[in-house]
Amino acid sequence: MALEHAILVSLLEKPGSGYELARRFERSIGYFWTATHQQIYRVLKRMESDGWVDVRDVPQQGRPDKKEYSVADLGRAALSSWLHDPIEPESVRHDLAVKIRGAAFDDPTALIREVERHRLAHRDRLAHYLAGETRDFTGPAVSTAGAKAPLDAERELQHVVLRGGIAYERMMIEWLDDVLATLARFGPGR
Amino acid sequence: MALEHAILVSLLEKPGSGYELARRFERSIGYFWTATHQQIYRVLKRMESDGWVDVRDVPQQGRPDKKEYSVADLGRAALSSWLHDPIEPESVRHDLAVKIRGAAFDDPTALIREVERHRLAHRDRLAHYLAGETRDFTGPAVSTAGAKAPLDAERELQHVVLRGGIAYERMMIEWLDDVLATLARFGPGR
DNA sequence: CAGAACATGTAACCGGTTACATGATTGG
DNA sequence: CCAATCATGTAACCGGTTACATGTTCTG
Repeated sequence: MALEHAILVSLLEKPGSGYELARRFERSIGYFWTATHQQIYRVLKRMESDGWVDVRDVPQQGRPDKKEYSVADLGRAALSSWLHDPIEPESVRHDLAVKIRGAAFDDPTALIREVERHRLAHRDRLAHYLAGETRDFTGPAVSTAGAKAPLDAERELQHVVLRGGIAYERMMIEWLDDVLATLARFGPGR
Repeated sequence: MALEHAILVSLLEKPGSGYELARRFERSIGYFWTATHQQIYRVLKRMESDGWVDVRDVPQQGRPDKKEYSVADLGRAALSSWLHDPIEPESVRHDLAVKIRGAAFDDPTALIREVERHRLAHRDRLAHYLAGETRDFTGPAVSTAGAKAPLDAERELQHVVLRGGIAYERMMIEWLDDVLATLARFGPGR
């Protein structure tokens, strides 16, 4: 499990409320880790009682008050310890792959529309990533001459993770084309 | 959830015991869906009481008896219904991506060894997939002239899923090289 | 004889998902 | 005024993980 750690990273990048975290998990961080607000509130509460994060009540004008969370020393230490802990390379879990193998025992052509839907979703996600890359990672580095290294690292590491997402979506689109071509061979000719 | 369905597909490809299924989930099916034997036995029991699978006691010589499961009509119908149900394109869950972004707040060079480990694991898995492809999917189709279409479909669909695994591993290796190059820039120069 | 492989299970725990619930404020 | 957005929660359920448990037979 790493939701705690994903939250720590997100809060280190920028402190925020549970609500804001939930929104980030729909974008940016959410590209490689999902979490709903219910889950985030629950974990945030535990992290608070464990002393991993500090809370600060922030009154807002025209909006409900929010609790702004930031990472405490204990949280930083917990993250550091996790970063030094080796994790097993995970295997992907692909419903779609199960479906494709299952199509051999059903009408294979029935899957074509489903695969096309997935292909479109991946194409959209790719476009979204590419737009984000242009927006956030072209042009000069934002850091000033003084405090350079940490900001550059943060930016570069975010960028390389995004490039991973881009590579993943490109690979998926190509593979789904391959799947469609394969499925097509079992349609009319059967 | 789709463990039931993964089991149905596996049993349609070849009937077998819970133990055998567990072993398949370490290979073949396990490339894109993992399950432990505890989980499989539990689900198998539920599937049996739901009438999705039939059981047959098979006495063996020199080995404990086994229960051989095969797909019943109800199971076939359940699979077919699931195949026609659209599923949401899932997003990947990458611990490693969280770690990489987290490295901006720790010593980035400490991650290098971890990333290298993952790279090796993916290289091994790729080699394994490629060996399987050569073994199972080169040479002539196994089907005889009589019953051709279904066997060919099964084989072709298994192959396209395997090609997906190969594409995934290749993509990961390339990306991890990119990650290593990025991390290296924050080592000595810092 | 010991250890690996075959074979099948139970029980506890925990994280993630889904459903339900509440309430303020801004903008159309 | 109604819908959308902001903001925070509770409760039930369920699937997956981990630990524990048992017994056989083949191989070295």
